[in-house]
Amino acid sequence: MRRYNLSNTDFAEKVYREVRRIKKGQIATYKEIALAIGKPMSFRAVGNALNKNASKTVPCHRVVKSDLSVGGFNRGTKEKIKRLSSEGIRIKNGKIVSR
DNA sequence: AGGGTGACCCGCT
DNA sequence: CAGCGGGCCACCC
Repeated sequence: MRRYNLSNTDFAEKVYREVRRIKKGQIATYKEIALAIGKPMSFRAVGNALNKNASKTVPCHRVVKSDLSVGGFNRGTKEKIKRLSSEGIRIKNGKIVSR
């Protein structure tokens, strides 16, 4: 399957804008982002935007699932966990222990 | 215009 | 408590 650039779309822009707001050591869920951009039911597409783009100007590693499990990551789940750990976020068995 | 994909979510079994 | 199924959305061919 091919990856496409969604970074040019208005939707993705909104998503990135919100994700950039997340401060170091903090996390947000896909659903929260969707809600923040005014589309509570677009959590699916939110994950898409992050996956397709994976910009480094956006801390996509701070975005996790609603149940606080790590979720996916383009560069590998391990990397995601590493980064989160580096920011002081504790992860237990693939799940976020504390915000 | 229709079908297929994906870093998801929720409820029911 | 874990697993399955159905339902959302945006985007590409």
